[in-house]
Amino acid sequence: MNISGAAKAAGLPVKTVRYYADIGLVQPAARTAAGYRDYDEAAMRKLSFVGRARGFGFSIAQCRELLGLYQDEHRSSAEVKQIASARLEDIRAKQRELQVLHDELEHLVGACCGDERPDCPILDYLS
Amino acid sequence: MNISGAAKAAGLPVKTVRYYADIGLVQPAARTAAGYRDYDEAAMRKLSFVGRARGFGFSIAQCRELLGLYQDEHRSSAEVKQIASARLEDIRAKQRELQVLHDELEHLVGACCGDERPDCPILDYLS
DNA sequence: GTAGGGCTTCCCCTAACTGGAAGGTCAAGC
DNA sequence: GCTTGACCTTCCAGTTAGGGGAAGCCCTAC
Repeated sequence: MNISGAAKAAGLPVKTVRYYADIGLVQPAARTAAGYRDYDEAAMRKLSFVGRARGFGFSIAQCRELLGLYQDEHRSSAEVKQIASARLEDIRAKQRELQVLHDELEHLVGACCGDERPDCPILDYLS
Repeated sequence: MNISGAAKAAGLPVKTVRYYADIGLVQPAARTAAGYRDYDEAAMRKLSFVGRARGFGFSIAQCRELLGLYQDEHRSSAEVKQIASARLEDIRAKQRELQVLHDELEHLVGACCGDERPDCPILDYLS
């Protein structure tokens, strides 16, 4: 399978697939005589795996670890769980942060008349 | 006031203050004979303003707009409110996205034993 | 044989800084 | 007057995870 077929199957842009090959995250199985990247079943499974992991917001480094565990018969689920838990904690931290911002900003927006006059509690708060 | 004084007063890293000057967001009032950036009261107020706006997650472009409105006597609060509302909607969109990820990932992490064995519902889900 | 699309590498661009190197400046201490 | 250390300057490179586009090779269809 050439790169566009692999990309389509994984639901990723071609540029992204090429990038993953460049950084050694998911290498094509081979190159054709003309130098085209050639993806086999296993490579395409890895691409889809990474695509889904990225969808969860795992960093490229975490995807690399997860992919390593995915291919490691002797892995422990504890290792996987630790990475996923770290990501989950990141998400929760971000949620807490956003909640604070949301509440403050919602309050300010609600307090601003939004009319022709220059008086604005939002600017007052920022200054 | 030199750059480190201005940075400290605004609660920003020196590098950031220099960056803001480079991109023309907050210029120092003058340069000393030796070429040092010199911040006056007004410049330091702008720095603090931008620092707070960035704290809300407004982009540099939005900060530039807000700063312009802040200094514009003939502004309408509607203009400010529109920028703030856009940011608020961004925050809400991000929150919705994170909530979905959180719930899915929490479910997966909860389903993973996290022991010595290789079996892992997280990897199963990603593959 | 030629037109079109797809593939390759290569380089620059994004946001908002951060780190570091090389060199000028300033204030304190001897 | 000189040194030392902290500060300042500019400039360059790197960060994340790719995106855009150019120049050039390749493959297939007509």
